[in-house]
Amino acid sequence: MPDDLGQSQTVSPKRDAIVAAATELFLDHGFGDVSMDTIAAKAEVSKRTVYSHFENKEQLFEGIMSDACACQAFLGGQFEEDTSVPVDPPEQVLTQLGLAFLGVLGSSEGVALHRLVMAEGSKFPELGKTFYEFGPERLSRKLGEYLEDQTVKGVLRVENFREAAYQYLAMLTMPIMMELTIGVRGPVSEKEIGEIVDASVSTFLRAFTA
Amino acid sequence: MPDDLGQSQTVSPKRDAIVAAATELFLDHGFGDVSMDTIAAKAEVSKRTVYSHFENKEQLFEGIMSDACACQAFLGGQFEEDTSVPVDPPEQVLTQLGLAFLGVLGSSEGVALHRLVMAEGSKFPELGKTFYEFGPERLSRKLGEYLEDQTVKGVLRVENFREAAYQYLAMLTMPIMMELTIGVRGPVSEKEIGEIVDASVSTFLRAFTA
DNA sequence: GTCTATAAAGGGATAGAC
DNA sequence: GTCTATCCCTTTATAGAC
Repeated sequence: MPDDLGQSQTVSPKRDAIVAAATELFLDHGFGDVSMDTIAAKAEVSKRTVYSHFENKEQLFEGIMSDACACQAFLGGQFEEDTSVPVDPPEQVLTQLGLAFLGVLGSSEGVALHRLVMAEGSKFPELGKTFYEFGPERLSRKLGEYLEDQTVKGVLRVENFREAAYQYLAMLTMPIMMELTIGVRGPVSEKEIGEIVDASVSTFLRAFTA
Repeated sequence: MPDDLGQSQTVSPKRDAIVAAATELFLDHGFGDVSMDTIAAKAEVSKRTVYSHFENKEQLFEGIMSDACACQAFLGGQFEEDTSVPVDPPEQVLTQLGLAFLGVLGSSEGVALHRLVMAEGSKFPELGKTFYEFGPERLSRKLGEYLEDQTVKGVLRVENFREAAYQYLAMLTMPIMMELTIGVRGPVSEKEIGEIVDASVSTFLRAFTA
């Protein structure tokens, strides 16, 4: 929970600078390869100031990255925040969701965050849980609800909603994630994203259309 | 390529001990959190001996892990080494492949290796390429060939073979990988693996059976 | 709160003897 | 090839002045 609600308290610009610097550095180089000196230098602040705002390096890392996970808007378009289930036909909903999802996941920040969570997952279990909860967990639940609704309406014929949601997300994610996290290639073009989404929607609908 | 072919050269047991110790330590704790002292101690060897066998820490890590990637038998059962395409019906081949694949991927070593490659991918690009080539790349190519053969025979109706192969592998992998690499849960039971494979085969065949 | 300066510890790599 | 001992640098974290 960030405290920069801009209400009563005077927000510390130094603290913001530290957070910004640390976030970027951690995402780029990982926990172990970023020193407190580097963070202080990039934030243009003395190291002592960093320690006056954060207990130690671990706490700084975990606090910042948990926020980053929670702020990740993994739900695109119609799945945003409201709890209402979309009513548009599957092809449209799945396509929109896919484009938004891959837009976030395939971005350089998305990949970096993902990689970081996996890399430091064993050292920071809480971070992994936060990421999982705000990301895949939430999205698959929402999508599952939509699939259930469409099945009840007779448009789709899905048996295990959550499972099918996972399968769709899996098809979307895999080709990019694999290559990206391993670093075999650079960022993904809009065109490629479109092709992946089309292919996934196509396969999913062929399997689950009533 | 390991040089312990047991032919003419006298293999160094010290070196083997170093390799074994380093492999286990790196898989468990990552590159940054393992010191040369720790490796030497676990191998019951002096640190100088480590440096007489390996140039430096980076070279030790990359050499060992590349071997680990190359030795990963990611191709299960019928896809082993021979280049011949299996002839059994899709349900059987896909199920066998899935069980073997998840058996390797879901094992503690498989997860650790995967996590390590992702974590250090930006620091050791060659490692990522090796992993990708011997893992997903090879497997999806083999599976693609099989799908093409079955399509020619009129059993399946696949258009983009490689893409469909990826989709199947994606459905297999995702539910486990996500939770495992993030550390949300422990190892996967045989029963769960069976369920995931069944669900993936079912969806795939519903989408692609002629 | 913020700075400069420094303490305390650990890790990568090497020297030199055997 | 192997060992003990050690150099040198980086890094986390803190002391004390302003």
